[in-house]
Amino acid sequence: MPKKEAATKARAPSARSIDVREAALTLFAERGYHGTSMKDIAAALQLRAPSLYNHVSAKQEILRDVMVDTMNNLLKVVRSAIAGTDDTVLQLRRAAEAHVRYHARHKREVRIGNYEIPALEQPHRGAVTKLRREYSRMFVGLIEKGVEEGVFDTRSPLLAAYGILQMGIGVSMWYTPDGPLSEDDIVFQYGDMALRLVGVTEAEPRVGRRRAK
Amino acid sequence: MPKKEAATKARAPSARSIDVREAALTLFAERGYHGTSMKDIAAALQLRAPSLYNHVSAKQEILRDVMVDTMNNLLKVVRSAIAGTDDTVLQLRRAAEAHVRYHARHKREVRIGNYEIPALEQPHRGAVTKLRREYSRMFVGLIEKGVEEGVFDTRSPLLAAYGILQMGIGVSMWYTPDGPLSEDDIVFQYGDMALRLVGVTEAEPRVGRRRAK
DNA sequence: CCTACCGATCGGTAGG
DNA sequence: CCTACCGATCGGTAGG
Repeated sequence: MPKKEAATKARAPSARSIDVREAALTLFAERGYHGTSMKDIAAALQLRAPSLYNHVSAKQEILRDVMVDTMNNLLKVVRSAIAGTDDTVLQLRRAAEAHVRYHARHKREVRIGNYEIPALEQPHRGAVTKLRREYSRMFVGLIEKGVEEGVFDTRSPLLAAYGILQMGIGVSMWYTPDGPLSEDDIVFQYGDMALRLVGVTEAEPRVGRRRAK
Repeated sequence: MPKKEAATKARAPSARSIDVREAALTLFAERGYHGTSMKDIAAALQLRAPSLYNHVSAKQEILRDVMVDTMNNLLKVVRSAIAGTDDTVLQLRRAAEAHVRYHARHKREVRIGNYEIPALEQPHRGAVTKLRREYSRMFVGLIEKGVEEGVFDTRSPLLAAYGILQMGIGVSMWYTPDGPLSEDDIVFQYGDMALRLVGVTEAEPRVGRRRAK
């Protein structure tokens, strides 16, 4: 046990602990939380199940950390995307792009985040659900703003927001880096589709260099 | 055991068997297949777990039947929607409407269908996966046809199809009959959004009476 | 439809 | 990091 770091209360991501969480991430995403046993996780690391408890305190703790961290990260990247401009059309494009890019890059995490809510015990399930509401509210609010400004046209900002979010979630189900479509292709085209959903009629000037990594 | 019906090989949906499957449907949708025990299903019917085996042969069999039937039903309703007209724009609208309506009406079934693929054992998992590919191919093919005809405009029929399908799946996650939006509202607006995704610029004449039940 | 029971597996602990 | 082991629960069967 390294003495260097202050004992930040079970907050030493001890490299080996990261391995365990990494293996769990893959298995939870593939087979589901209840479909994965601690023995499965251990086997992936060529260990016996009891050894895992040197690095994590419980199976449920792994799930909780993944879900809470993932929602916080999503909120962060989308908030920062929106903060980057004050043009509402561009804000929605960038928010949608950030959303879908995160779902392409962190497939396992978001799959768990979307599928395993019932497997997350209280009180954390409530906390995560609250973060999720906050997240979708950002998109709804953005679209409502665009409608008020007259740059968006949609009967229901709520349905449009849900549509945009759900499309992005779908990417986590089929995207693979070796597929025919690159991450940037997908991200950009989903940005287009998001704008189409709210009635932005293309032909908008391609503002900024949005090809970035 | 009723003697009336020919022994159609485990095909007597004996009323009580329907109850069991109904209870399982609700629980699998809420907690997931692995998160639901036979004891849970029995308790919902005020029975003991072993009694269930008079009506179903195994837990896995319930899952298999739900998933196979659901995919076949989806294929059927969308095929029939497409067969109803030969105008490609209208075909896509009606296919999208049928898709989303099914997802609103059969929330539990489609949630299981989308979430529990890994819990379905072979060979049925392969069969269901094949049906799913067939299903999405219908949408992709429809959009490709529209692009060739010049009535749709999209860079990637595949992404557009995935977007449309995924939006509809999302409905099964939040729709409730007592919500502010009626099933018909949602269905019609998703039809609009589907057409927007493929670049149909509104203002299309409202062909046929699409308010039907 | 039940009770009684099966072997297997679960998450987790003890103790080194 | 391991072996040995815990009580609880799993899906399912026997037998009535």
